Amino acid sequence: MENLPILQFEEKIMETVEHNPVVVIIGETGSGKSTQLSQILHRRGYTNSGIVGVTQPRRVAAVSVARRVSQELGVRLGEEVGYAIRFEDRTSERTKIKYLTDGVLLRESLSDPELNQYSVIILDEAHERSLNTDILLGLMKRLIKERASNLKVLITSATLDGEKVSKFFSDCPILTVPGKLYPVEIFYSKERPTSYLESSLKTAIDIHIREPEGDVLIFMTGQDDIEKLVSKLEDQIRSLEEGSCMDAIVLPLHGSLPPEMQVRVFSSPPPNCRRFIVATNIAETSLTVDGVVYVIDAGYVKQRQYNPSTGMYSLDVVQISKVQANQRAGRAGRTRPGKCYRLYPSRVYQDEFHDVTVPEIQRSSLAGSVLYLKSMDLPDIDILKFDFLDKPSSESLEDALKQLYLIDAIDENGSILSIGRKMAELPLEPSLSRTLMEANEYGCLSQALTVAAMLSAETTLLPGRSRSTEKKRKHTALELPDGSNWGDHIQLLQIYELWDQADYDINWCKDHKLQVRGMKFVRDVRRQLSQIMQKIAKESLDVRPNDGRKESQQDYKNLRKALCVGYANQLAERMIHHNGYRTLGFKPQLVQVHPSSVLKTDDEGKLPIYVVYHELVATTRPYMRNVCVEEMRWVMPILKKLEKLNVNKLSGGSGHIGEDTESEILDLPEKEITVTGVPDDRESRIQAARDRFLARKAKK
DNA sequence: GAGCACTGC
Repeated sequence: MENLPILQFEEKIMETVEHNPVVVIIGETGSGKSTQLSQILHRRGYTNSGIVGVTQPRRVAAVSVARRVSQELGVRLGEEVGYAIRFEDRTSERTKIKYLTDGVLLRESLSDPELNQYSVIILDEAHERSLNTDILLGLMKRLIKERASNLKVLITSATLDGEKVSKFFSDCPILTVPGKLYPVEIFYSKERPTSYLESSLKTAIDIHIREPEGDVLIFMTGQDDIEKLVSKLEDQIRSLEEGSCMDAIVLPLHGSLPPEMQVRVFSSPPPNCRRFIVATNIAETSLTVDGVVYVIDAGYVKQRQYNPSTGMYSLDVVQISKVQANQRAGRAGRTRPGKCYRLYPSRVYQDEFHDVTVPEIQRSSLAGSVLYLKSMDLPDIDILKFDFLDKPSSESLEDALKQLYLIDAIDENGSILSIGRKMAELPLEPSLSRTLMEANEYGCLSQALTVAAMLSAETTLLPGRSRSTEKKRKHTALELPDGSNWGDHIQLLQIYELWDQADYDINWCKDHKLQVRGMKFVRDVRRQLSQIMQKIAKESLDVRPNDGRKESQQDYKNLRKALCVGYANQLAERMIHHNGYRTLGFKPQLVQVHPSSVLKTDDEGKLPIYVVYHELVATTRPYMRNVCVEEMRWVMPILKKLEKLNVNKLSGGSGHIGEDTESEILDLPEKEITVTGVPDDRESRIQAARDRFLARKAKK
């Protein structure tokens, strides 16, 4: 600890902090900034007037750094030094240094917008530009003005974008603290390879034959490529002449690997054996593998992006940024000088790579963030003018406003409504928060809580999809409930209730091939949501899961109705002649029900006329993932509302005031559907759909 | 009848 570079800069740092409200600190890996900055400020008396809060983008980082600092100060974790992450608050009244995830700080600022308990806020790893960090940066800029005399903000960043952050904070000073990385020699390819997989393979074998001992870290974009490369590497290593080079083992490393497989990279290798670690981006920041001396970087990453004009998510392979390329290279220099092989020419790196990664705020749906900011009641409520370090597109902000309007979180002028205020308190996407609000009215809150919690964990519920587990999964899918033909939301509800009836037995999860970790997470989320709902309602609500009685069709009906209101912005109508759907929003999209859905066609081979969907994903085709069957009479008021939508008004612009200014939502009786002002084709199609709907009903 | 980079409240 004595020789951490940052300690030599203590005087300089303190002097700068003393005279400036905001300071940017560029600290490379190994500088000790995460553990030492807070201690320096503590030593210099900054904890006398409040807490020093340090945000981290990841939970594990918040916990492990807090633990380290408490050890260095010789205090018990949770007393002078503590941490706060979701589901776990280990702080006390005595806490002076508090590590927390950026999401937790954001939640805290909802109840205390001035963050008065803090004397210093350090936004650590700000260069990662998580959605939450970006919002915090904007909020800090405002806070500094309001609390100029008694709040200090420190922002740590990577070399390449320190200037930008400084400019954002009125040219605040930048301090650079060197890291403790060893030099890494960079090699470029002459050309871009036609196959990055083959090229990685060849480079890896070259290293194995020519270079001295040291592990090799290879970056791939996803599980499929990792599995292919692992098996090819194993084949080639086996075919090398006996005794021509040292032994080697090949280890895959990615997020959907079960934890016990992930930790294999942390156990030390057998002597005289080289390890090849074939990893996704997880090895870029989240996990640090010791012993790596060689890095192979093909320059690609898989990134999820949101298209605000279609409302659709896609997962694309994109070129990494210079910051990412350097982060990857740095992985070779942690224990001794290393080498990084870039499978692209230096010219491509210089001219084509972006300096920094596109921040998350520019590739996500912003409905939740906009609602959050609206609920903070900032004096200038025009959300389109909020001061972001990197502004999201106006299209994206308008999309968010439109969504919030359709689910009654804001009115037609863009002002937050009381229901929206309550929604902002829930750590959920606005659609699900709205569903909970509505479900509480219909007496099915308990079921809605379960569905919301299940959807929050959905991706972690099922184990990886490697070929060996594939068949088993199909097999057990038969044993899981089927949603009673109301769709995936109802199935998720039924799954959780069965687990509840099994007394949360982990063997039940295993028998049904559900990830224990995922199901436990659902239980935690559900508990948290229940508590928040009780707090909002200021009374005790019935939130117990169904205790084994058979759920009636009426229960499902109420829940589906609540989902219809909550997902008013995610509604689709079936085509007349086939089972394709058309989304009902501003720009209609042609989509299909995802093949993994439990929803089945009826006797005539048709799917239901109206569904709501949890998510639109563009893979081989545009799909709706997780759908729920809705009824026409619930959908009609939403269509009415869609007609009145005026984005100009929502965003506080000077748009025309619509002729139809009533904001009342008409609850139309089933037999008297009058649709006015819709284009003719829409009207006749709705008419046709309605006839079919009534005919089906009559048949029953 | 298709396919899941990584986080987080």
